[in-house]
Amino acid sequence: MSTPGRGLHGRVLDTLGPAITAGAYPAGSVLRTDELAQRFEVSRSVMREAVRVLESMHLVESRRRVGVTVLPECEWNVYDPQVIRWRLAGSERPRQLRSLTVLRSAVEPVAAGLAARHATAEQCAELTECALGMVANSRGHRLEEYLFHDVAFHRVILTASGNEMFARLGGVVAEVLAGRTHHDVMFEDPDPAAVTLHVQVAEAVRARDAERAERLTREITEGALQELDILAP
Amino acid sequence: MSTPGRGLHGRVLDTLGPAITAGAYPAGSVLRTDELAQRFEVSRSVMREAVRVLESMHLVESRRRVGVTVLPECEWNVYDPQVIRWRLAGSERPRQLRSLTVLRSAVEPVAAGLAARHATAEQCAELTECALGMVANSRGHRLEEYLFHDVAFHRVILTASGNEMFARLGGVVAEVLAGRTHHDVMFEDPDPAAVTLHVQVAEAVRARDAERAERLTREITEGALQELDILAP
DNA sequence: GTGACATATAAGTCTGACTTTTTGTTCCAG
DNA sequence: CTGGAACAAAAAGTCAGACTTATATGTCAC
Repeated sequence: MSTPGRGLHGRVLDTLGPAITAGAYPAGSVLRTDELAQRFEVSRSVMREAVRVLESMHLVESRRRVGVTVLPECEWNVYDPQVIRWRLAGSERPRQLRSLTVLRSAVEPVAAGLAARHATAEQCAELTECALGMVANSRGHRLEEYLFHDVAFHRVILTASGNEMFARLGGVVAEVLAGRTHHDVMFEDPDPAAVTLHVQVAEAVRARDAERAERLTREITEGALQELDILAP
Repeated sequence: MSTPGRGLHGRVLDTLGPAITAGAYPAGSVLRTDELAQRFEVSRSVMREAVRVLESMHLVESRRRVGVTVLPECEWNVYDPQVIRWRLAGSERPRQLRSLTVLRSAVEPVAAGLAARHATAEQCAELTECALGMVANSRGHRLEEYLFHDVAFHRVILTASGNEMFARLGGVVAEVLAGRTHHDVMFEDPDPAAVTLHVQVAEAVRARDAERAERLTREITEGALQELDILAP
């Protein structure tokens, strides 16, 4: 999915990033570049590059005579896809998944409404195709195939909205949906009602019915929220 | 507001970041680290750190034997506050402002609804205080004072929602509101209807009326959208 | 034309020396 | 005892140079 460790500094980040986001170093902890370089058996230059990246994510702050200070969680760039991935991999996963699902519940309905206005004919076709793919794989434990079409569906909606901020959340939604299928319990086939809703959203977009598309998508995301409440009340 | 250039690599980023986000180097352009280092009169190590940061923002990609390739806009981490600031400073400002306002229109109503449920007594008090501050400065060209309370108001709403993803959009909203006041036309006093809406939202949150808080906030953000339509149809 | 091989290129890495800023301590004056 | 100025140490920051590695591209035989 992602691009793991292209280069030594990336290898370091793959270890240090998850550690920090997992809370291994409480806010205010001070690390030293030289020490880290020794620990990871890399040169100082490589370690410095890694620290710079962490700094750009606002996970740490580097100050002279002090060292590399871990910043409090409220400072982190929680929209950075890399940070999202690290956090989803850690113990805070459930909380993170909830935050993201709430975000989805805010964004996706509006995006669907816009998609109904701005979607191209091609995007409408893609949408219908995805919805049909979901229907086709909604029974018989074809979870992976279902997930594939589900992710594609939501990506198209977000992209077709014409808003780049929405479009860039496609990856986030993909992570959330994948998380639900893979990690959390979803042994049974997907909820038939949800499948129907997706089909109806595709229809609404095709029919340029923005209000209906928005309302139906809201039902989908509220279903996702309820699902979380059931799993972790 | 931000932290301009703490260190040489930061100084480089202050020039290179805006240049790239402004489209000075079309997607696919190839830069060479050594050449850049010469141009900015810094050592290669410093330039490498800068490139690593740009890479973490997905503005560029560094590959052996090729160089530093500028990535297409659709790859950029548009939620990175730094990237947002760079883009708001460039010629794409209007489009960027519109994207962010649409995002606001999706997020803030939902956040307000959640705030009505989860806001602490202290947050309710802050909210009322902000709303009163807006009222007090809504006449007589006290734009700066009005802006201050407006920003604070929306920050409290987003924070009080209890969702970290929403809370982290406080800075974005601040940029948008500041942009409207400073850059775009806003010579006249703020719309009295908008001021009233803010007061009512504060009341709704205090009264724990989630639905009302959401609806009223939606009116606010839709007003902001209409304002953009009037300015740039 | 196709595939294997050679080559040049630019990023990647490491090392060591030096600079700069900041913090905490010391020490003297009041 | 207090307060401030001078000082020393610590850690990041910067730089220069040598070396390594991957890889795009061109070349040649087949």
